[in-house]
Amino acid sequence: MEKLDDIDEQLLKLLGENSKQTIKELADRVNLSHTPVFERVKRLESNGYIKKYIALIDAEKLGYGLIVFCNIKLKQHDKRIGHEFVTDILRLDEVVECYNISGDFDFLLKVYAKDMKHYQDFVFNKLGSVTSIGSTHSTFVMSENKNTYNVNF
Amino acid sequence: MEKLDDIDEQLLKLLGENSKQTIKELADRVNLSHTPVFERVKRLESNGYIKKYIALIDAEKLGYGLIVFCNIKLKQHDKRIGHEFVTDILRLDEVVECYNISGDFDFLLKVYAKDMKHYQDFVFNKLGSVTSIGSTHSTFVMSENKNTYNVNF
DNA sequence: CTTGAAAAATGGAGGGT
DNA sequence: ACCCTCCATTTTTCAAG
Repeated sequence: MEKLDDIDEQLLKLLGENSKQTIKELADRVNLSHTPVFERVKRLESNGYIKKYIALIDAEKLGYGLIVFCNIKLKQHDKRIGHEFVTDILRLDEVVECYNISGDFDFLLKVYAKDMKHYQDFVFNKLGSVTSIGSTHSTFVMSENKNTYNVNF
Repeated sequence: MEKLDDIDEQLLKLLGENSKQTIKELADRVNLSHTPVFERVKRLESNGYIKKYIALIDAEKLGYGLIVFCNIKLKQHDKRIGHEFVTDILRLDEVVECYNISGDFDFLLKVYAKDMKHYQDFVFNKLGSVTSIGSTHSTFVMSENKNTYNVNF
């Protein structure tokens, strides 16, 4: 896999900010004609630099006004329990992100809930029935000050 | 602002997963013709349910193999210091997300770094020159198990 | 809502420097 | 690897049922 040049990086940045720009618009921004830009974008897609294109949905408008980071400690630390935990977690709609982390806890979840009642129900009923969990610690988000959704390279 | 019906929600889910589907493809999936689907999508865009369309870039392929959650405690807790902190943080490319949180710490940052050396340099030189910071605590991501990028409603 | 159609814009492929 | 041209597809709008 060849390295990216400056133009490729510019295209990734532009598409990472707004993927609805046309090939022609991108071409104008990087001072090329549309053909090479088209080919470069296709190459960035097929080489996996661009993973996919998505719409960003406003969670608050859908009633999901609460973001919580939920730290999880497992009961035991063998591979089977860890795998079991991840499998169970992937099923939960409230969990939008899940990381295996260093430190006092084993996993960090980012959870979207409608309100505190919903979150309480999530912890007691959904996390409560994931048997691999030892303990949890919740950190509530009061405001989101930045989210770029992509690496800033 | 009128409420969304089931079709609107389906469209948001579909576009939140893959925004490259054509209006015709979306229409087939929700069992409608292209005209109402086109109008619904436009309405979801102009009403802000769809915030924007982006390409998801593979950070690892660009050399950013390290994700760190960095907890920050401010020196003082007045409004001016908080605002000063956020302003400084917004400038840092390594910071992809920033949240004002409850608990022992004041802010949680999600940071992308190329490697540990890069992260060390980020903490010492970049965070080190943000004078509003009192203390930091880093949690390193060992693996990302889930990331939906959008609320699962 | 559906079908159908049509104009304008874009995507995508060809040949040439 | 770039540019330009051309055709196919898609977007976007509209009319009629």
